[in-house]
Amino acid sequence: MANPRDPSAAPFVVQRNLVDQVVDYLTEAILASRFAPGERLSEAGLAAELGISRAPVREAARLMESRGLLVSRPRRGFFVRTLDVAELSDVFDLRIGLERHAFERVMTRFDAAIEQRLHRQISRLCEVAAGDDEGLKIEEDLAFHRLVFELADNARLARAFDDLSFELRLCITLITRTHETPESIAASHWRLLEALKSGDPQRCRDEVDYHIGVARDSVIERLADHAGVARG
Amino acid sequence: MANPRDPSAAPFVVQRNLVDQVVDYLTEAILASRFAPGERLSEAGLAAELGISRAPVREAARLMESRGLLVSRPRRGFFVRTLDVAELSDVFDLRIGLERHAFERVMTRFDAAIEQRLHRQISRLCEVAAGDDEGLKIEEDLAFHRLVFELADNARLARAFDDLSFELRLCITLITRTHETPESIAASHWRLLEALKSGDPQRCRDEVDYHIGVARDSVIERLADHAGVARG
DNA sequence: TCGGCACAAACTGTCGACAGTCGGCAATCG
DNA sequence: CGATTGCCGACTGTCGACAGTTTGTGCCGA
Repeated sequence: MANPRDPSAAPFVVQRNLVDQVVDYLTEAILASRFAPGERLSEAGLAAELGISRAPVREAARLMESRGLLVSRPRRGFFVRTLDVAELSDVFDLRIGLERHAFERVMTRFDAAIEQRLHRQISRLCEVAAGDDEGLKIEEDLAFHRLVFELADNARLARAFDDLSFELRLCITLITRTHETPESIAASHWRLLEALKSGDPQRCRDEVDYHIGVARDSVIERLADHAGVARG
Repeated sequence: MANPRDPSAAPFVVQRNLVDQVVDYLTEAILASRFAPGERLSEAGLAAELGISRAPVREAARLMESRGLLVSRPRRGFFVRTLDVAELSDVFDLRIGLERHAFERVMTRFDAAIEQRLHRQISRLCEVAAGDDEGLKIEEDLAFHRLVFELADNARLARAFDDLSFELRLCITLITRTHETPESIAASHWRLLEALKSGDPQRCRDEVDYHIGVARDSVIERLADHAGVARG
């Protein structure tokens, strides 16, 4: 072993290219609602704001379009993605399909090590659930589900979830608060782990459907309120 | 001649931007194996070959990277995607997850109109299955599954399948022939339609699993042969 | 007062160019 | 003779600029 330059290892000194930096900047800005949904993003304006040329901005925007955070209209430029109730419903429906599959795969290879990792992540989620940082709750919640996909041992499946995650975050960003009480958050995830442990596919599937269904209904309900307020 | 300013015909005769044209060009070239898997693509070379500048080529390549047909290495450029057996297995496993979900949704809204559309598509598939055009068989086969996703009435789900389709085509491109006899192709798809018609979720799911499983095993087996020949 | 037309501003799509970096090759040293 | 180092070519990342298009505005006529 001991080759100091292991190509698989992360580089020590990362010279991040501008595109990645712009992607991070825009992603953070959109998810923090610093850009309004539907707002037009000017390439030149962003480039000037960041002190760079338009080329990296364009590439970053294209990348974010593929992630579903921006949409482009030919000759019109890029706009912050908006989600109506129908699209939002589609997103959560697809999530159900993906999570059912991931949980099923995890169940087939469930063991003590997997249980421990999931246990730890739920504990972490419980810790932040009692606090006030809504963004942190969301991230730890998604981190649990991301862990499930990682444990499902299918990189392509995990990537599909990652792609969807950006849109999920966008859904959640559209509303102010998402979650139930800390107790219900914890209980819901513990039940998922118990279902995995049981080895009963039907029970696991039902639990996933319920878990995602609750999240979907919560987001949809609050989005409806939001839209009502915005237009009322 | 083609005056680009013709608003009356706008929806159909849009002046396609260079990026889309390059995407089509590269996609066709890769899927037709005119570029070898793993081959490096030079931006400047492609730009010169097509008589355009590098900017549209870069954007097109980035788009194709998000579709999984190219991979980029920082400061090295773009390479034609290669798929090993593990990745290929992942792709088909994700496909099973997506198709299970799509078929389930179609079943819940199954009616005569849906049956007719699927029936027609299978008939079309049967027609070409007897011929020699392997590419056409693949396209009509995928068109059937694409139709199922369309009938599932979830745009995000369909997009997930479309994304996967590029990689599926890439899988299939890696091998010369994919399919069984015309009879088995037909029978396999008719059974899927029958399963949908039965309204039995478990039967439908089993049929999907079998259908995709056969395709997966076929591709994997032939890829293994291919690799063996290539390296033997 | 209102609708249509023309002009102007802003922006995107595309281009050519430059600088920094990476991989390969050859000369050099042990 | 093998390993290392420096150099060279090729290429990517980034930049500034131009042309065509779209949007918004103001003027003119009815």
